[in-house]
Amino acid sequence: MIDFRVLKESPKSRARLGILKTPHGEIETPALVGVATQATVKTLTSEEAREAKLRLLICNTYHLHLRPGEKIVKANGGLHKFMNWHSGLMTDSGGFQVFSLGFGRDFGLSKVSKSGLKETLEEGSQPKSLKITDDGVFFKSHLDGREMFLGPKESIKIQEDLGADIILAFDECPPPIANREYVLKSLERTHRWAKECLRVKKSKQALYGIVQGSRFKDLRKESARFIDSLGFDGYAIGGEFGSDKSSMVKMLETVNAELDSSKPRHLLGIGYLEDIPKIVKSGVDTFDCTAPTHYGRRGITFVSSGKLDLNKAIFLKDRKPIDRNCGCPVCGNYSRSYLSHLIRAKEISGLKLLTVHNLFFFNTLIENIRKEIKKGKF
RNA sequence: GCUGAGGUGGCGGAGCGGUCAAUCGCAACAGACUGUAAAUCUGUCGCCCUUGUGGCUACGGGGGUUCGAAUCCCUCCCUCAGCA
Repeated sequence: MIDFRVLKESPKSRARLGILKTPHGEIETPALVGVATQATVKTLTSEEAREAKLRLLICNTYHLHLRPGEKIVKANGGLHKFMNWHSGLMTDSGGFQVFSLGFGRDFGLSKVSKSGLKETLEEGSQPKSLKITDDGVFFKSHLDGREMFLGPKESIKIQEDLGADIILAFDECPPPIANREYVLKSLERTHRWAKECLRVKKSKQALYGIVQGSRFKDLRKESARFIDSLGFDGYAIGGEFGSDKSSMVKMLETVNAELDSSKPRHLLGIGYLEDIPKIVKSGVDTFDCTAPTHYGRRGITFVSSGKLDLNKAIFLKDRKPIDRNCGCPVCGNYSRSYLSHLIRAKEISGLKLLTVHNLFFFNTLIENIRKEIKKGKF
């Protein structure tokens, strides 16, 4: 089980400072959750993930079920032992893959709305390589094409075998091009599945319910109320919120206002550097995002003034650290010049070094936000 | 000096009479990436402009054959390999 304490609520916003106690240590919130889909933060060892100030990771049910399979993980004593990660762990339910391997793949979409997208996807539409039913989803494995069924029961069972501290209800992440009817139907399913997840869970793991509703305020509100009424240990907020950032923040405030303030709230898959202050101010406690790791592997690194693309030849002549004010081991020891060389030469150590810096940089920003909340200034 | 093989855009390398400003790869440049099918993907990449079924200059140099040449012929220059 987990225990969540709100230590301080901001007088200036909905931001809150908290402590999330898990059987594997305490996490100060607000916190970034490191994405470790395949039981690793890509390019890092678990020790390095800790050095990058991560205290909570999220692994993935769909991916780990296909490879290596939850039985292997269980035989290794569960995910914590398997990956030698002795801090907090969550597992995502596979609900995101309903989108990313379904309509996301079909239309080349990201889950976040882009302006200009049309709501063309109607209720009843099915993606090419999976089939969404009222009981769950038939996937075609992206690895070998074999059929695999994941529903609330299956997802929870797998997540129990994986053994993370926090597990998530199985949901459907609706695509940003879905029309209102599609979202409505999808939401009904997600809600039904939420109840089913609670019903079938036998373990003592904390289970978060997932709020959906896409960019429709009334549906988001309804979803938050419904999920709140079921008695989950915490909440996750999924899907997208409309094409501009201000609508995202308003939506998050709307949702958070409906949720039990004594329970933790996790925002799924959102967390660009510039988003972080806003989402914290909306009352989110934890959030995960692939940006720091993903961008790092592309040679893009974060600094106070924005981003640097170390693929660009200009950085070969730049002997400064990535960020002068960063206290990470990479900035302490390596120049932009060297890192740019590694990235351009496609040396794998470059990917690791940028991943470490990016995560450390994000986490330092959040650490500072926590200090500000503590001082009542945020 | 002889014999053989070659000289194509920043580089490597296709093309071997029209559909060629020239396949492709690399490099370069630009863009994308938010619960990770991702050490990935997309675009530009001779010069000019009013950006177009637009103009110009181009496949080592020069000359020729042809309606038409990167592609055929002559000649010169250069590179590589082998032999003197």
